[in-house]
Amino acid sequence: MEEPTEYDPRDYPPVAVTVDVVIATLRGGRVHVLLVERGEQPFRGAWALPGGFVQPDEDADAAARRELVEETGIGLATPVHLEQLRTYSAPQRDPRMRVVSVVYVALAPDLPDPVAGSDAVAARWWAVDDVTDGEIDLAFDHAQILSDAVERIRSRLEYTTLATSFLPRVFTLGELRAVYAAVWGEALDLQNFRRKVLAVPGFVEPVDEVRVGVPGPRAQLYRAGGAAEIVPPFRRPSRIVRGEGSER
Amino acid sequence: MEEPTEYDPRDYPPVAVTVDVVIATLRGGRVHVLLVERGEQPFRGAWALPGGFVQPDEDADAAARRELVEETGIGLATPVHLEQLRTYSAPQRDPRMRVVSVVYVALAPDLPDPVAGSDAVAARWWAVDDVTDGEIDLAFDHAQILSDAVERIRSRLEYTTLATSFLPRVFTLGELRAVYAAVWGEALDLQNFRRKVLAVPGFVEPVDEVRVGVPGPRAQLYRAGGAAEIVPPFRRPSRIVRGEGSER
DNA sequence: GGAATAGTGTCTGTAAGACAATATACT
DNA sequence: AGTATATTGTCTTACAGACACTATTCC
Repeated sequence: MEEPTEYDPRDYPPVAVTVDVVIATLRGGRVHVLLVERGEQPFRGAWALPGGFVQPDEDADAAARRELVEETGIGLATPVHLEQLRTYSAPQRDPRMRVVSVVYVALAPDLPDPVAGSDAVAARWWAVDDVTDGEIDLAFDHAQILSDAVERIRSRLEYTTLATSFLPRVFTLGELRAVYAAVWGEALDLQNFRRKVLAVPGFVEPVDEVRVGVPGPRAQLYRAGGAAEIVPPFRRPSRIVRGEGSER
Repeated sequence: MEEPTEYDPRDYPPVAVTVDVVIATLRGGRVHVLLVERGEQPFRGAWALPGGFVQPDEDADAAARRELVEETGIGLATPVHLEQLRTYSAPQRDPRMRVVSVVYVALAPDLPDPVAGSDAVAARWWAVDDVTDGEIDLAFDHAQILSDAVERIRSRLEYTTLATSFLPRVFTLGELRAVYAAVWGEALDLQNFRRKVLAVPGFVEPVDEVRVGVPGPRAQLYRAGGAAEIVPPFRRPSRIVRGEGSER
């Protein structure tokens, strides 16, 4: 049995692999993402997604989870949805050297304001529509990444029950509906939303509590159920373009 | 304005970035993928997905397209759907060194038998269910990758018009239905399938030809339309598990 | 003739969209 | 009182699933 040969470093192109994480949460009814202000060149003063090198002993998932914990200060036990978005690899995306970045999307309940890391001047939550409206400058190809991430989140809410990831452990159906309104930018019909959510087995499960302290009747509280998928999926109102001419 | 500083190679962990491509096609009503037999350690004699290093002047998309062309011999102009699946980065997935692989999925019409490359003993099409039934050994983590790729293809046929990517330029609705049957492992109702496909604007467009040479009436031929998405999506019969108890 | 496929058609139940009405609790 | 929200309910239309039938061409 031959031993696997070691690679000579000259055999493969020099490259660094990083992870970047789009950490999304809901604050005041709007989708926010965590951005850090760059303190060094290139793109000094611009805002960037939190990220860093993938270390030798971890895979990209672990690196992303580590960045998430470092930047937000949440405990490792906090259940935050984290999924790979895609990998960005344009040769000149970082002017310093070849950097391939594996990008993740995290969905979290409302989180406290972040503490600035050592390598960043500042870190704060930005409303995504403020960012995409060009209110701030994003470093590298992070504008494209953020755009892809938002589209991923929007589509995830169609096919999966991940809207609950934006909410605390228990929530009302009105709060769940508000998640959809925030992410899709349009409110779904109140009654139809209730009917649809309750018709999906395992989307939500009632708990023995009610919401108090807000106007209106005591709202039944729910927690996330075991189901991951919504079949058939929800329809995004803004997507009801449908080509108009369904010529028959 | 400061110049971007160069990185010292000792600042970032040594890693190689490769692409692997799951090239899928339909042969004899079954989904096939292209695999190459490894001629060297590790995994000598096992089968692997075609792949290679991402070169300094190309991004991962270009590298995947290059591998696709090299392995299949198709022209660069041939319209083959190619999309990124995800990135695999377990630290020990390649025993020789740290290798992060960006994996792509390609969907192609029936292609000729491949020519063995210089680095591979042999290359051939394998039916995916033969592979997943453990009929052959797959190198590295390619069994997991193949499984993920097949799931991606199955779900793509629900939400997108990519089934046409498995067919030549013109095709009949019966052939399109056969694509769904091959990928999903179950045939859809003939009449309902016709109705649904024709109801989606831009899924297929009739051309001024008919299919001859097969039993049955002259079948109208179609070509792929401009639409990319199917809204509302098709439902996979095998997914109609739906939790049974939709308690009301 | 037999087999396979294309094309047209019908019936029915369910789900989605639109909208109404009422009750409750905060300010 | 006014306002905001929760909850139950109705009506109508569209679509999905199931199934029937005929016609055409190859073997």
